[in-house]
Amino acid sequence: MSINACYCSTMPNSHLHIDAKRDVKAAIFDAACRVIRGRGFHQARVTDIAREAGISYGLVYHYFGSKADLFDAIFNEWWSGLFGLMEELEAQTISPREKLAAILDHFLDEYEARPELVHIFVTEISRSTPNLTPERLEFFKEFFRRAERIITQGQQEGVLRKDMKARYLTYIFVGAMEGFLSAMVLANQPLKGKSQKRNIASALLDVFFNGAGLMRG
Amino acid sequence: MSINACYCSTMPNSHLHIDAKRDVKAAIFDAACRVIRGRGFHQARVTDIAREAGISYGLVYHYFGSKADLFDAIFNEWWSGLFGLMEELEAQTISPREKLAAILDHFLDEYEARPELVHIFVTEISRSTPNLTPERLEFFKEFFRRAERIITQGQQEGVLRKDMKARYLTYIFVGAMEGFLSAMVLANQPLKGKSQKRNIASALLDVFFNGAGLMRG
Amino acid sequence: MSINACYCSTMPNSHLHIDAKRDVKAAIFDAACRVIRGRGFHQARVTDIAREAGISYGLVYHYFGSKADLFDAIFNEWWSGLFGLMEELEAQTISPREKLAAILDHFLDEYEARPELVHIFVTEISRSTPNLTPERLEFFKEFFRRAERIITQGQQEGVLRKDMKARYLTYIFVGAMEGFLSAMVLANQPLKGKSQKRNIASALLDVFFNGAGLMRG
Amino acid sequence: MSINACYCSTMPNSHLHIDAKRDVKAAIFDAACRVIRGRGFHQARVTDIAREAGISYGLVYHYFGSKADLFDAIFNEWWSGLFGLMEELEAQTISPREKLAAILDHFLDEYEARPELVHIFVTEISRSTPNLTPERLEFFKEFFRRAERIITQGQQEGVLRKDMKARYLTYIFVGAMEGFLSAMVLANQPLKGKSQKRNIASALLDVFFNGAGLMRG
DNA sequence: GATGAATGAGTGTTCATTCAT
DNA sequence: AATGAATGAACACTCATTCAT
Repeated sequence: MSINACYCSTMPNSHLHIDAKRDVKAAIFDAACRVIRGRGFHQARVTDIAREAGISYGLVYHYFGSKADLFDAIFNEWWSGLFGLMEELEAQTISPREKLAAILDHFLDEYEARPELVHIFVTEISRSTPNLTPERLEFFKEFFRRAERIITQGQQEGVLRKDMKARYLTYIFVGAMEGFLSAMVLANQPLKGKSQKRNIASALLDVFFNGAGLMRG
Repeated sequence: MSINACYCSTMPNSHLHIDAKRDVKAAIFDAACRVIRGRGFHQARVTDIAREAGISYGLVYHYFGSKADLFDAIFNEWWSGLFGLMEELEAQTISPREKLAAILDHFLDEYEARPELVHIFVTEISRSTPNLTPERLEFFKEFFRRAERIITQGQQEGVLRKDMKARYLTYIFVGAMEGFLSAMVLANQPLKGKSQKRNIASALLDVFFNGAGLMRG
Repeated sequence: MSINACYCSTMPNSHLHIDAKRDVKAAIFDAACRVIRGRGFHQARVTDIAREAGISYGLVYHYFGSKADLFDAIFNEWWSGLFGLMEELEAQTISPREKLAAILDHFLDEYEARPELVHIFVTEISRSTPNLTPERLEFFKEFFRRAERIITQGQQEGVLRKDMKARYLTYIFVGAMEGFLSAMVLANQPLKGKSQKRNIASALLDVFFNGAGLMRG
Repeated sequence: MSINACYCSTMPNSHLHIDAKRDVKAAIFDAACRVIRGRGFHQARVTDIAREAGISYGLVYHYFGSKADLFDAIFNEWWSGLFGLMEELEAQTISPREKLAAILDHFLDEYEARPELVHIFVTEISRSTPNLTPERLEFFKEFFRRAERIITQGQQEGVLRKDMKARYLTYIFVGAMEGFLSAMVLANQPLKGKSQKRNIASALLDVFFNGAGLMRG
């Protein structure tokens, strides 16, 4: 599975309408993120994206073969970032807790830097039935497989409970992380500042490892 | 906010005489659930729903004013079930843990009994941008408010940590529950049997209260 | 090869706009013939066809799945008529000259009765590169094969010269017939009355069998 | 009617110094012939032609004002060749049969030397409704007028039957010639070698003058 | 001369909704 | 109640043409 494709950089870019030629593609990409965030992929019209990007209708098709290709670009942008990190983590010799923390940080950093991308991940990539073709679903399964490997490592190293299936622990950790983010996305709560990110990350990790209860059951 | 509207129950009809009208409506409702589960709301065509229900095209409009009304019916079916339970829980004098367990059981029971409905909740109700009008979003906020009330109660009763915002704990618990379910839904894993449900429910509760770690931090 | 499909009757129909329900398809078919005759298949817009038929845009798609299907219907209408005749002829024990005469009459009768259909045959079916998919080309080859069988029969019965390939004689006869018609079509000359048809048919047959020259070479 | 316009000859350039401009134009012309042969004029995209010619997109518009101009160039290339011959023939004092033979040879020679051009004549020039504007149709009528003059001459000189309209005989001869070629074009049969050309030409002339029948009617 | 990015009008197709029967 | 023919607005995509460089 080719997971590293990165169609298009979305570097911060405050002058969208006076981009040099080479950045038009990025401008379209960013505009697409904003429009799709607001209306969902299927309701996003190519007209809207072109207008948002400040370019003509046909130019979208000059840079992206189709509306679906635009979605694929966003899709790949998300996954390539996440899998890039996870590959790095696998090569490192850090504790499972640090690995989970790194993944958590990645989600939160992305949400701060590119809220549209995370919004789209949460609403269009992660859950939308018509968007989730079997091929795309594979990315998810791969994500869960890799996360489960970390959890299993934790069980083997004696830092995570062995009386629960690694699969369940994975669902719980990933679900909590993604569900937490999703709640913020839906409530339209932006994420700003290091301290807020640190709070959320440590809350999630703390509860996952130590529990939210005061008395051990 | 009128939260108890129930367009169309699929429970066995309690009026003992045959109520054909209600049966046809229920058949359409069920067919809609199946079709929307498979294709997503916006990709589901009225034609498909009618064919799936075994009735004619126009009859859908006889029982449901529009495609959007059909979605509202599903939407309300889900929320009325959940809010019905939560209202009951608020009236009872049981521990927060038991309340969270009851909510968890509700999600799992529904997933076992009506997987389409939960699938639609996870993909179309809970996340789909174009479906989430401000009005519908209110149901979500209400759900979180009520869940947070239980969490807060737990903090006040000394069973949940007070060093974390109730809001965060709520996001973590609800996120984990919904994220767990979502992972099952996407992996197309059915839920069958009491023991599996008990395992999942106790895993989620256990980790939430006691943590997944073996050593206290 | 299924050659007998006949999508749609084009019985003469002078009240196009007040047809009974079952004739709407025929009205669209006829309108399509007129529009395609005038502008060619690729330049014919579905809008034009709908307006010409006096019905709404979408109804075209209710009766024909696509613009291409409309063309297929016309295509099949032409070939089913021609192959229907040729199958009859093959079953009969008449002379090759009579068979060729019957084919000739068929072309001329069709041109008189349904000039649009013949116009489309001449311009869109018989010659248009983009319309002539390999599959459609098969119909042509089949037509030539059957015509050649008649020519070969003539050679065997001693009424046609054997010093020329049957293939060449076939090309000459069919080419002359189709080319003659094509010249009339392009010159926009209608064909009216039995005597004109008889003149043309006998001229073609006479020249083919006896030559146009006064002195034998 | 200006019938001799020749946008772009592909004959080897007679100006001995290198005329790059003319070469590029000829390359575009030839590429257009190949592409239009394969896809038809309306389906041929300027992109395809540029790529086939190995030059950039915009350069096509540097040499030809528009796609329609390109077609006009091909159109004129065909007709100027044919009318050039026919003008020569009119000036000569040869028999009608020799004149018809010369025209026939011209068609066959062209088909051998430039099959694309003849293919386009047969499919796009000679029959395509949307291409045949009234102005372009005039070329056809002129061609038939000139052919008919030869036929009439033949009738007056006593070598062709007078019991048939010259118009009909013209349609038959031209139709047979064009229809024969068309059958070869559609069957994708190339024409190679003098003997094959001689066979076809003599077959057509022989049948036209003497008939294909063995017994005089 | 040469390039190819940029434009936008045009068109096939879909599908929710209406309504006569 | 039940049917499905009829409507037409909406939208993705194509591609000839222009023009700044």
